[in-house]
Amino acid sequence: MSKGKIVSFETTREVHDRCLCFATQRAARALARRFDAALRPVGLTSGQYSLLMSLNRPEPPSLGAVAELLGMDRTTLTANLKPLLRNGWANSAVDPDDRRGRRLSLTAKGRKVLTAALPIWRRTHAEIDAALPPPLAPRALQAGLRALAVPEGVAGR
Amino acid sequence: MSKGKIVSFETTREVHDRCLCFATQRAARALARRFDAALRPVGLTSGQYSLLMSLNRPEPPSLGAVAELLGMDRTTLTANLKPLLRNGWANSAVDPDDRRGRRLSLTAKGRKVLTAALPIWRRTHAEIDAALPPPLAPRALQAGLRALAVPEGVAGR
DNA sequence: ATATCTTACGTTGATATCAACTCAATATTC
DNA sequence: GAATATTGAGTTGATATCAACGTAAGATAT
Repeated sequence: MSKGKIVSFETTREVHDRCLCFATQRAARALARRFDAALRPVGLTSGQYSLLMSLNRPEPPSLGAVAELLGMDRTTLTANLKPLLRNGWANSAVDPDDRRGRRLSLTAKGRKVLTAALPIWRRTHAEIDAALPPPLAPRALQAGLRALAVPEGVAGR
Repeated sequence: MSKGKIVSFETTREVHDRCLCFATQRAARALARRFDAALRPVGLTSGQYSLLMSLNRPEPPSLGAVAELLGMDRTTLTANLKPLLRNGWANSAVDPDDRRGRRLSLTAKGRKVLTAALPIWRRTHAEIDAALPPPLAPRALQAGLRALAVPEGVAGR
């Protein structure tokens, strides 16, 4: 009771009402739980689904490129890749043109899992879209989340 | 090449453009990184800040109540609490009225850390708010995220 | 009062997340 | 061509996340 004032309960309410970081974390947890449950029948988590989906492209991407797309640390991606490689869904091969790098690709088995998961994603996501209150268009939310995901906060840089 | 069709690259683009789960996870990671960096001087992570803040209330809440408020699993909260208890920022005491339960409270030290963190939160959050493109009002985003965080998806059970 | 049920937590095991550090291959500079 | 810088990944250590399982206290039924 010497230096600074104590944070009031009013302030606590303000933080919980306004903090986009907190709101985003909470929504992220809820959505992950929901998709985890929906995708369980095909043996995927929500994160694994997103990761596998981002490997489904004409040219096998590098690890760094995928990490940037997903907005996650490279080392996190390395860790997340392990279960996919272990299950034989994805492949990681040294890039012959630049032996520092690796090229990530889906295996036939991975494509099969992804094919099985797609209708589940469509159904679950349609439910979520449909249940959003009218003024909260899914596309607007998408745009907002995209803005929040910009590296240096939001301002760009 | 017998059973199902292969997921096309077009579909992959559709998923990445529309998936609110993916967009929310990515935004959550970006915001957590940003607040983690901003709060580092006071020794808090973004999650620890939110948790400490939610303990700042007149009546010491139970563990379950806090978990529900934060939208996280009870066992996750137990884990997240450990560093706070270890640092002497929070206290967990058996509820005398119901010895199954526990009451979580801030210590004087915890209040002090929270007081130091508050102006950092205000500054960082103001930056984020200010940088959101005009049509994406922070309050609208808040509402959207709140809707997404409803347990049973969005529809409310 | 005893047996059963429910509630509030904790523990364990698997995965996710990132900062800090290290290593190896390529690129640049001199 | 040797020294330095840059780039692409992996490793380690700390925390976060949740499902599955376990435990103890309170509530209910018989």
